[in-house]
Amino acid sequence: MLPNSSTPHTPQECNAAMRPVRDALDLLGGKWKLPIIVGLTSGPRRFKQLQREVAGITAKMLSKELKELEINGLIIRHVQADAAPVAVTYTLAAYGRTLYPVIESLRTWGQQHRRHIMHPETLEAAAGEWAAPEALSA
Amino acid sequence: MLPNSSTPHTPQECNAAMRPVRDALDLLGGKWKLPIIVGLTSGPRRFKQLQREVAGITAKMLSKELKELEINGLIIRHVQADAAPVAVTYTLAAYGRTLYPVIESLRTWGQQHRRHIMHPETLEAAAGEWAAPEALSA
DNA sequence: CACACCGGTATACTTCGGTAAACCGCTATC
DNA sequence: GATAGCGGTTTACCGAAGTATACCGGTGTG
Repeated sequence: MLPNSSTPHTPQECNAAMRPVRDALDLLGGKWKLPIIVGLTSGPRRFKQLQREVAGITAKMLSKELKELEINGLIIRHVQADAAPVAVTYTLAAYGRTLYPVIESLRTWGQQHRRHIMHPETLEAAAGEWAAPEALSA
Repeated sequence: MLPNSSTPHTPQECNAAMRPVRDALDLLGGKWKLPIIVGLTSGPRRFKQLQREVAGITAKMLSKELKELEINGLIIRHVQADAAPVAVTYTLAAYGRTLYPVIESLRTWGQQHRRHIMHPETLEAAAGEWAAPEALSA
């Protein structure tokens, strides 16, 4: 349940409650952030390796997204300058793994939504739950 | 924990696992979807009423977002054609309320992320968790 | 020598999300 | 008669997000 869902909200209160949600969405939003994170769940990856794994991402996007993820502490960039062709590896940080419950939550809902779209008969039981519209404070 | 996080992934498997996540993100992404849903948690609202409450949204965006939310069964649009100036009310569907855990999950992580940004000292303990990069399959 | 892999960057382009402002018919109010 | 509210639509525009393609210096492979 959402906190205070039964108490009156001011727009200000609503926005304050929304801010962390928007923070999270800004970090995770876009087409590629989550696929990259998931790609790193099974261990460190190198740039091209990751690009092959994420399937469809361009080098430019991968580079940009990795920078942002690193800035936010979700992944770690490790450079081996000694090796012959300088090797770069990206690792999911422990902090990045704190996202698992969030991803899991999104995934569960998304799966159930697919089922819901396929079988819309369960769409009933959604009307008449609130006071009749006439009772609205105009 | 993410399912199969220890078993090898093919890119195809990864994409299949990501699809529901992207579905959810497509529905919830953007600047306004969540604020609108939250605005409807405390009861039905009329168009202008909602526009005032969401704070900053233009009529066009509100109209567009409401359409999408309705198509996805998250909200219900109710028209009273009989009333003098045709009254329209939007109600959060029962299905829309199934999003609460997801929102809550995002909110919790977002809050903790704010704290994490403020006090980055906890950033340690993130390196050296995987095999040394040399162990990578090139 | 030519070629491919590495880790990206540069440039140019298109598409999308969102903004700003005007406008519509209708009604109620002063 | 003017003004304001309702529930939007229309048009025009902007910047961010994302795509496509070429290119860079380095190395190792045939």
